[in-house]
Amino acid sequence: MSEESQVILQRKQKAEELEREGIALYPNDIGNLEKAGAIKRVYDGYDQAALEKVPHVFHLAGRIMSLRRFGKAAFLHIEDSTGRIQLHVRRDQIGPEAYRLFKKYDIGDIIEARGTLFKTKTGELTLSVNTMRLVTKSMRPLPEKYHGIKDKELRYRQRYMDLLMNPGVRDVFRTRSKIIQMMRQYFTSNGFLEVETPMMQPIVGGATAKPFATYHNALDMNLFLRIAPELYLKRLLVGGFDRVFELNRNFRNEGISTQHNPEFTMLEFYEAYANYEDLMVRTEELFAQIARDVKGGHVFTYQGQEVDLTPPWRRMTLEEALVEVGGIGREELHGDPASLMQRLEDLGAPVKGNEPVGKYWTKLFDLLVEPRLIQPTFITHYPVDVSPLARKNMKDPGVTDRFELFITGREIANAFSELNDPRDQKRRFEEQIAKRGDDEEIPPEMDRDYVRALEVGMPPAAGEGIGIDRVVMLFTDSPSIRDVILFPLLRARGE
RNA sequence: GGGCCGUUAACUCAGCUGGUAGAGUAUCUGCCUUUUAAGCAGAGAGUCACUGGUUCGAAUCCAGUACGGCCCA
Repeated sequence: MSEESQVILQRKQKAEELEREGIALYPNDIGNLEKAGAIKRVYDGYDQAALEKVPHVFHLAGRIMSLRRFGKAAFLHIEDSTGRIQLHVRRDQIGPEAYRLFKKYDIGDIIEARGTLFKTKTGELTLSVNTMRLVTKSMRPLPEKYHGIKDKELRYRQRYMDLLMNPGVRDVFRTRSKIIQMMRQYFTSNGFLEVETPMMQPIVGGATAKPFATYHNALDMNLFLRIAPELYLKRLLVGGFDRVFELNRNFRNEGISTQHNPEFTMLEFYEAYANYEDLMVRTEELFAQIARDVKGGHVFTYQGQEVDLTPPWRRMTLEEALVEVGGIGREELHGDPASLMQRLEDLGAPVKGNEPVGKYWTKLFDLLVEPRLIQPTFITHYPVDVSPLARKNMKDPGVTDRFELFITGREIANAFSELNDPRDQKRRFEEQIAKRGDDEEIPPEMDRDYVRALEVGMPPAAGEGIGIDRVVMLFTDSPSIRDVILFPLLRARGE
């Protein structure tokens, strides 16, 4: 008849019993605490005799993660943000009244304890408790202590449980934070200015993807959540900032997979008077540094595969990759597009006839080459018709000065020397608009102000976007993007 | 959007060809002052995801729906 389980009801009753006795269930006057991790670091090496000479009374707080009661005594482990430590509670030491209250404590409660250190028979550093107090009463039981919480849906929907129960999950997010910090450090120390540009944009631009639409009441204005910050960042180059970067969320209204979350984190950086080859060097430097700090070296494994990030990395043109890795003949690539269309059809990825040949190349690349690029590889010389914001190559105007970076069979970064000729840019926008697919709900629109900015004059520059979630996956050996995003998007669940 | 798989106690999972629900952990009671997946004895705990169908009888078979996972687009 109740929606709540017996266990939860029992816990709420216990809490009320404690409250009736005048015990605060949620006090907040704890004071300075020592941390389990630090205590263990210092005293783990001490033997019993040495610990007896330490007169200090330690003050700790943490969540009860395990509890073994023995009538008039008990062992429990509490966990704080730095680790677990064992507590020994004895009735003859804390007194019968305190012990009676202690019997109402449950696994999951947060408690405060003071006491001295000793070593158990098995050699575990343990706090012998003098006094203890309830700090936060837990009304819900923790999941099974040995298996933790395995159900992926529960793990993502109740991430707090996942973080609490599953070893390693907190480390993934600590590593994520560290990687982001290192990236900020790398760019700021190289003279890049961190900026914030609009996430709500009146015109969709900077990438090809479906946007989320929203609306501003007071201005009676349609807005889109950005799919990329690119066009705003390049306006800043026009404005005189030579080196800028932005590290923040993008939003794409598309499918969800182990590689895609509708909101994801992207680093974009732009550097005036540099070209895409300079950015390859930066990218190698940055990743090698992260690998050293996070992995202890350039060589490590991702999902069982060995990855070696020692610079310099392999470079291939898109054409070379299609020929050498994809096994497509050079003549076929440059011959009748019908043959490439047929190949795509055979691969189960049919294309519409109105698409440019460059699109066939990149689609074939995605299917035949990308999954095989395990070691870091820069693919360069992308066709102009799939690179609307990139500068044309001076020698071969059919391709752009652009690269994409692949590691473990996945696209990690995309970069190019920026197109800064306003006439060329305007033409490319016009072509994009003319060639738009009829199925697109939000038709591309000319960003006239961006063209105007280029007319003012943008210095020659190069820019790059790095998918942070995928970088974190790589360095934390995570198979799914949901493992590196704290609260991945899931369907709403009726309760 | 398509294919395959999953959903059983708070958690981790059994439950075969249809016969009316099980274990471990957690919880409760008793014993227990060096345990650590503590131990021993006992107890309680379920809308078998949901809706419909087949059947004398459905956790089990069928269909649909919801949510999730993996793969593909």
